[in-house]
Amino acid sequence: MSDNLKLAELLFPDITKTPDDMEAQFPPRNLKEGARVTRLAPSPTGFLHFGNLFTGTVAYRTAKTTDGIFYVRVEDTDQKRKIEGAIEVMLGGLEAFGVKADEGVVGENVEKGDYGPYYQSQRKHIYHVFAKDLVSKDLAYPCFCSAEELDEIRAQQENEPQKGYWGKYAKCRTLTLAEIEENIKAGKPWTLRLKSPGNAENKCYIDDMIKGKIEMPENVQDIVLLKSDGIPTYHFAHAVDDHLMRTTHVVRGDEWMSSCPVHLQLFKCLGFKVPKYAHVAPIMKEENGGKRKLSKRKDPEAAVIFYVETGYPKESVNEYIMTLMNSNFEDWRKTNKDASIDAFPFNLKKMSVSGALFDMVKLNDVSKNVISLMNADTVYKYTAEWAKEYNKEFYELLIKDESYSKAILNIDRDTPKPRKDIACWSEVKDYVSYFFDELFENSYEMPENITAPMAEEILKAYMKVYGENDTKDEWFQRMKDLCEPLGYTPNVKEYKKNPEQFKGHVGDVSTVIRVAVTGRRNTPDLYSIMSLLGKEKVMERLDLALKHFSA
RNA sequence: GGCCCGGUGGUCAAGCGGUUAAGACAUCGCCCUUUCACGGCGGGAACACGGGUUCGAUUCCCGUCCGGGUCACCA
Repeated sequence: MSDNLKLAELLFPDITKTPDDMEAQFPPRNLKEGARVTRLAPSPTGFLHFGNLFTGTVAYRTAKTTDGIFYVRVEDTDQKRKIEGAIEVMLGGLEAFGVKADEGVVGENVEKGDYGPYYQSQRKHIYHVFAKDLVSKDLAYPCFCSAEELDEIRAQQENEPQKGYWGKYAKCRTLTLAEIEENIKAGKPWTLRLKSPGNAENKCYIDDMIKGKIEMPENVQDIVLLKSDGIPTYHFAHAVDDHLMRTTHVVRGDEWMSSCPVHLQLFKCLGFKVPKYAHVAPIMKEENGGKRKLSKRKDPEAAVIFYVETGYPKESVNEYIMTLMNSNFEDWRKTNKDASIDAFPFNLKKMSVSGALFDMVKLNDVSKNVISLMNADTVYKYTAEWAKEYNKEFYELLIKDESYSKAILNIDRDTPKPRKDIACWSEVKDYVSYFFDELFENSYEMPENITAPMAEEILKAYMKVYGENDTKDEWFQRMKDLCEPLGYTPNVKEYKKNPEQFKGHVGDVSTVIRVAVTGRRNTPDLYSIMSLLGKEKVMERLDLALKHFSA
């Protein structure tokens, strides 16, 4: 038996399976031509970053547009980071915005699919099969260096452009079998390192789906494959998992770009076919003129839960993400107003190479459009669902009289040019507040050109003529009829021509009524509002206003 | 510092050798209008800089500057 084989047995005595067994156990998938298999591989930190959602959406769309498979694999190889309940939080956030796994981890400790387990912490034996194989092929070796020794090496390398564990710095690379046996017998902890066959003089090439063709020096680092607890590092797990799970397209953040040479080499050493890569740029945030990544600590919008709590519809967030993913999405949307987002021909190659600034204003605009297209029933349903969770008091008010609430939400909605003033459900309360006595407040703030006596005069006159069963035309006619006797003109154009001849125009008259009834200067159609409120409430508010202005 | 990547209006971005340098958001003006919103029309506003290559560069090459990423027994 060669030394390599002996070493492999020494290091992994319990491993009897071979890479071929693994290949047989996880055969290539039987999918139609061109179907892409993608994945999202979050660490279970319990915090779902907007970037995760973004990258996840890219992976998800990539699979969906090709009738492929999208799966979730949990990268829980760092035991220090593990947090209870994290999976539920992350999966929940993903699903809330339409990223649903076909396969893999689909719930806390719930897995689906034939390529599992999908928790990396449960795949130790699989990694060890390949680790053993690498050792037997003289492509990996145990390293007994302690953290202190590693620090020492780093200290020596101050003027060395190529840092790290490589070449002459890789002390354990040249250990003899006897020395290794001795160390193991002495119970020294070890990591397994790659015996990198690379040469920094050589180039390696990556053809990234998003970034394009890139050239980098070959990897020379003897990177750690297995940590001293036997759990793989990201690099090793990535190679083994994505190969065995038959991932065709690795979609991940572009912070991984620089480790591509390592990954390419690893795939080669393991005899795996290299998958396609798509490195997506991070979403940025503006900060005093500069850009930085959306920060978990500083930016509330970095957390996906923020959108749930604020009440952005799933559709809005999806649409916004789409505009960031493929800039032709908005054009497509314009001509396909009612089409499902699934019908959009998403294209990885149209992704932006550099990170886009997160734009809340744009999100709001997108969301207003989305919501404006919903009917009142839908808006009601979503608002109620949101309020039930995040604003109980408002929820009670909203459901007290469902048809009343729906009627409110239907004002100016069921028209060819619907209003666009709701961007998220948490805004609805304020939008409808004056319809509920419990929320109604009035500070009677009039435009500057309307004095209290003027308001008083208009209110008095209006109260005499208000008709509760008027049609809209009749209602407005009354408003106009009020004008002339009081020195206003019903004709806005006329007023503009000779402003000095009038106290104001019909707009001013209706503003007085509007403020009295709603407490606001700007509202949707006043007639609709007053009809919904009903005579009793209207008169009550007019009366209150009159008292205010005559005081 | 080494290695990568990027730099088109305030933002997202098309264009990739010859364009009046699209479009969207934001902003401003006008029109519509009982307010606001919607809608319509219009305005301001950009190829980081310096060298090449070329008849011609936003587009290609080099350099500078500026941003970003990465150099762990983290992912």
